[in-house]
Amino acid sequence: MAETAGNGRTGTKGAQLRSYLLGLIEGELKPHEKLPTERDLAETFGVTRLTVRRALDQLGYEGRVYRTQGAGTFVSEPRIAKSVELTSFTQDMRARGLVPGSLDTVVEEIPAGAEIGARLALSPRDLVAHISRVRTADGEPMCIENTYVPAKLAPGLAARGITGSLYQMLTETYHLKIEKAEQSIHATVLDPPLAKLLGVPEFSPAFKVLRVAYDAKNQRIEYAESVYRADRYSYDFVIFRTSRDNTN
Amino acid sequence: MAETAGNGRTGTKGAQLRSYLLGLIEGELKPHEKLPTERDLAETFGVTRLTVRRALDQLGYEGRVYRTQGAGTFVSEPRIAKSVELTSFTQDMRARGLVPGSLDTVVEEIPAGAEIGARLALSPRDLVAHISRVRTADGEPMCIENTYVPAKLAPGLAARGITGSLYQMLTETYHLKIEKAEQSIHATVLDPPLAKLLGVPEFSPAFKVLRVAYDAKNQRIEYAESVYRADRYSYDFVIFRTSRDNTN
DNA sequence: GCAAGTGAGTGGTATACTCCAATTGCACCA
DNA sequence: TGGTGCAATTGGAGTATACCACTCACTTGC
Repeated sequence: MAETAGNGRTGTKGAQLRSYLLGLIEGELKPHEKLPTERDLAETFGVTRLTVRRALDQLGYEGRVYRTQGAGTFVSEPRIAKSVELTSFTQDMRARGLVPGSLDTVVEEIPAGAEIGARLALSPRDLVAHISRVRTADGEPMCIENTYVPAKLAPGLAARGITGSLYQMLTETYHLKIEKAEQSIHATVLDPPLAKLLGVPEFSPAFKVLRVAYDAKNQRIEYAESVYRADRYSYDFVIFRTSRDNTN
Repeated sequence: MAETAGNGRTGTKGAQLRSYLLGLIEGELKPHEKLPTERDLAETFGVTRLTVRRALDQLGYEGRVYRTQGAGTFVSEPRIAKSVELTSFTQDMRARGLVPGSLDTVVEEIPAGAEIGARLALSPRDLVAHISRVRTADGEPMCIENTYVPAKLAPGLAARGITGSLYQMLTETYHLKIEKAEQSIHATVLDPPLAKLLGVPEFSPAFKVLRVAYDAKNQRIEYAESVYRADRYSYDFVIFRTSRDNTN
């Protein structure tokens, strides 16, 4: 049952290869160093070049490597947190080497109401579990999070309460695996009560993030509204030109 | 074989297929309607299923379709601007149905200096073309943009001046095609002079966006610092869980 | 010495085929 | 009538192979 440890030989060959390549990137190789060629990787791992390509393409999307036809595949400069990946606050902080925590956690079961209902595609009268908490990193407030999960997907969640990672609980207790999310990021300023919760001056800049998360079956699992301190947070990512758009 | 009529027969088969599928998505099909099966598409276009899959996967990444094993591929709800794509301000506004413009355009050639030099991997003494302008949408200020391009990549740019799209000029005059960019988004508030330029109250919230753009050969083409009005701008995108990370 | 040319090696695109895993609808049975 | 189980269908993962386009280091010729 336990999810077969971290970077080992989990799942598909592609995933194994990915783990190996991530090891190379984060361990042995330095930025701008060349990875083995696709053909070499294919041979040493006993897989097709296509399988290797899929893994490398994925890493390219995430900005961890860059590829140049005729030359090779190279490690990117580490610089930026990859916000193109879907992570929970817990994961996110751990990736940054910080210890995640929560303050003032409140869990309650309430009717969805018009707005939350619309976000989660529920009737306004349907019940949702509402988790409200101040998230901390190394003990310092980082963001205010209001999360809503349809009660029928996670029965008893409100009674059970939340200790650590909501995502972990959703996965392990309710077998709800979030695979995709739509996220909308706004800039705002903190009104006095929020500023106080986050321990920053009034009217400090902040991010407001709205997120609707789905599982593999495109079922809505979670709606979250978060407010992040701008002084400790930024969104960094790599974007690509898709194909031949001529329109400049 | 008979070039199945009209649908942009540009470039690779994958690109042609993509054009056709985009036509379907934006034209005939409504959200949540089913696309043809991979096998059907492969047959009717005379390509391999793998080629079809690549095109569909790409559209999946962009959030335009969603796929469910055993069921099919479906059109996503249109909702959100896909900021996962790399676009110029000009393209971006046109995509939103607005007319892009510029105010107070200043183009000058100056030494890069320490910060800009570092961003563009130049010596601080190397010259860069600096373009400063207020970008407008339907005549109203949307953002303040400061762009820097290495002078040696675009000789004479400062003298020539900018009329419309910088990206268009870079492509057509200097054959510099931007393929990738690293972007960092911060939340901030507008100090009085900036607020005045954008025509909003002082200390209004805003996005500050830093961007380093590269061409296909990973050569740095552009560094841009932009400040966007938060009341008229948000970042909306779709993110995916990459693979089976266990760490929740 | 230095520029032009060339060829091996690299990633990019595509074919043709195979098996697996999840979904869904329909036939069948209780 | 109301499940229930099976089979067809669909997307997911992979193998084996071929050829193209671009890069880059090395050779060659001046």
